[in-house]
Amino acid sequence: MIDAGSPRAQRLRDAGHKLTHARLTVLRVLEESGGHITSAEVLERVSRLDATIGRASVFRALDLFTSLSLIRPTYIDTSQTPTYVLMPDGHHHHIICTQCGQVIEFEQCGLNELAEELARKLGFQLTGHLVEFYGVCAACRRK
Amino acid sequence: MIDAGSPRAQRLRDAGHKLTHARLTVLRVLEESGGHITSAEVLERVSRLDATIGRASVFRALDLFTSLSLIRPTYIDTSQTPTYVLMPDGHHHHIICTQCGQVIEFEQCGLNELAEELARKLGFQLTGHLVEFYGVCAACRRK
DNA sequence: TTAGATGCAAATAGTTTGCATTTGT
DNA sequence: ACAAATGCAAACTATTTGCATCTAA
Repeated sequence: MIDAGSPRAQRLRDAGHKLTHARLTVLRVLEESGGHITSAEVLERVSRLDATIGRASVFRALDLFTSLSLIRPTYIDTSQTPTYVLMPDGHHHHIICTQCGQVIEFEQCGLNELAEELARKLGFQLTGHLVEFYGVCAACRRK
Repeated sequence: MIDAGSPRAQRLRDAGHKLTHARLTVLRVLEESGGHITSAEVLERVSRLDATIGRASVFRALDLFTSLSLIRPTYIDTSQTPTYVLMPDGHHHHIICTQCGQVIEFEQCGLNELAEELARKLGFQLTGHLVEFYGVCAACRRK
């Protein structure tokens, strides 16, 4: 059995879902990915870890994790396969080179005041946010 | 001919592309959508305006517009058809209810300083940004 | 006039579904 | 024990491609 004690695995269990081999393998791949991974890559890495796990179960796990807000699909690149982003503590920030696709993460985002103001004004209970900057990185600018 | 004088149509022309009937129709649908629209809806509305326009041309137009940064694909909902967002001045902000899918837009984002700092530190030339807040809206909280 | 764009239909790629079987609790 | 989850393969859906034709400049 794989990493059945991780906080995310706990959240799965707490929500009343079984900690199956397929789900734990998908979870492990997501966590080892560093936080950004496409569905195609998840499929490939899962199948490399255990070729007997079916594609359908991978997609079902991704859907389940999304519904539990463990991950979130986003469109980072132009490709048509969604990129999943781990949501470790409710938010995520990156800066993306639209030319080479490089993704750099950063921590501070200074959005807390704005978040509070919006929540108050609109009556939302905010659970997280995603901030993406787009541009051309230093290396690509030189070309 | 449709709206061939709009600023976006001008940008198409300036980039050396022809202002064809198919492209102008897709552009019109995007502009009349209010800023958020899925590819499926674009297909449907374009075909309602002119059933002789082929699906492939619609996708080709969406790709072209994306490459010109007139629009940007994003993953607002769980659906597998991408949502395109008009990029009027390089950035776009929304707050999304993860329960009912409602999307509210807002203007101010207070990210200019952060953007400048990141650009300087990382050597990026920034072209835009996307800010998404997630949460549960007032109506869904009452349920 | 002619490079670029189109519409069509077939091909492809990604994801989902139905169902008999297996597994976590 | 048994509801939940799985793997498989077939079905679906969205998008892309090849190509002969058309059209905006």
